[in-house]
Amino acid sequence: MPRIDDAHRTDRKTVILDAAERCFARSGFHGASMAQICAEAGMSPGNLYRYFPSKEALTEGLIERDLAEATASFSLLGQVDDIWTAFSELGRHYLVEQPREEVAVWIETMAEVSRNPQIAALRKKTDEVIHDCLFGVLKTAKDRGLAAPHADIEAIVQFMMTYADGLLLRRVRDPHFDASTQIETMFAMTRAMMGAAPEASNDNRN
Amino acid sequence: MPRIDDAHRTDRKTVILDAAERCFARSGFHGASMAQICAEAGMSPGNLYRYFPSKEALTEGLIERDLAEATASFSLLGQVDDIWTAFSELGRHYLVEQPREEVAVWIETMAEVSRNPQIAALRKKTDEVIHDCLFGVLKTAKDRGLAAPHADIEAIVQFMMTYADGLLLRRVRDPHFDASTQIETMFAMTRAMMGAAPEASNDNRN
DNA sequence: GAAAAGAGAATGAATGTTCGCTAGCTTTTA
DNA sequence: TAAAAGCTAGCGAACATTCATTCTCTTTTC
Repeated sequence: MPRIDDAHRTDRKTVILDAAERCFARSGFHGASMAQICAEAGMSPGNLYRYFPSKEALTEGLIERDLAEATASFSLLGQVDDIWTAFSELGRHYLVEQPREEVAVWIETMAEVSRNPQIAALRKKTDEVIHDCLFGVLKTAKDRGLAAPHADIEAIVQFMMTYADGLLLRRVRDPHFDASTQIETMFAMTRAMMGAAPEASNDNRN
Repeated sequence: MPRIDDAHRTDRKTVILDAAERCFARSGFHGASMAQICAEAGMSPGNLYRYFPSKEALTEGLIERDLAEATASFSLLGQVDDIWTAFSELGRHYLVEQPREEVAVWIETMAEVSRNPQIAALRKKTDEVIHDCLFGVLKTAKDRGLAAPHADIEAIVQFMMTYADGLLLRRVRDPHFDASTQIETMFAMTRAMMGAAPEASNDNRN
């Protein structure tokens, strides 16, 4: 009896999801056809359907993978000493270095949120994960005296998330958009809202 | 010879565009079918095609209409005395009162920008119009002494446009999202960047 | 040799678009 | 001033194509 090879199955799923991501980035969730995805994955339709039962399952699988990645990345925030360095790295990863393809799929997801409840739920979960991680780390910083007592952590998190969304959107729209400097503006504002020292931390009167 | 009734033709086009907007908001550019749009417009396919030669022409027509509306709205900024009141009204109009349908189509447009050059060009034009209007009015304000000499107008415009994008995106994602208060945050930051009076406009010596 | 992995043609529904047609005008003609 | 002719607005069935999905079959693996 041939054993069920879970590792192999996971590998094949990864191949399919990667192919789907490229196709969705190129043509959108509705525009990309299963035939294209099969070709990109080097696989017949009949075989692909053994791994994902429908096109919708494929898109959900892709979004779930992004959710898992985001959860992993942002969870690291809790185990870090210097939050500004950590923020900077996260920002660079998601807003500058993340390939255009993934950003395109992200926007596609945003559009789909309005009409697909399943995807809306997944996206909500991602937002909550990010929110809670940011809130946690900023709250801890405030409790340690790294922020002014009047600093409104919730408002700061809202600002960061909203502005980051805007940056991603502008990046896709304008190929010449310089996300790097915009990120610095974003963090400068965040620090200002925290009421901490604007550049170096030379003003922490706890 | 029967006169060509331009007014009637424009009316019908409006009916079609309104119907298309509802369908696109509901199902996306690719998800909505011409049959649905025809039904929504109360019109047969054969007749609809007399006004728009293809589905793509329909989507472009819709985006062009939005461009015209934005141009009209933002051009008014130049003829106004109190820019903060004008900003506040514009923000309320576009970020709070604008119906969900139009915001949904806007996101759909953002997704389409990545793959359709025609739409990308239209969207770029809209961005330029908004940028130039904002830049113009802020530059004028600065020249009148309403902003600190070191205020970086270009950076302020970039901030406003990016943050507004983020706000729209969050509004679609979260039905309970309170855009009103977020707009105030946005303008407070803008005023801070201008280095002008923080709340009321008690310093207009023109 | 049995189960899993894979291939690829077949299927039926749905798509964007076109075509032939009619109804109701307005202009021309007799 | 009627009838004829010509135009635009509109209809809805029909078209070729494309789509997601399934079926049947072969190959590989243990």
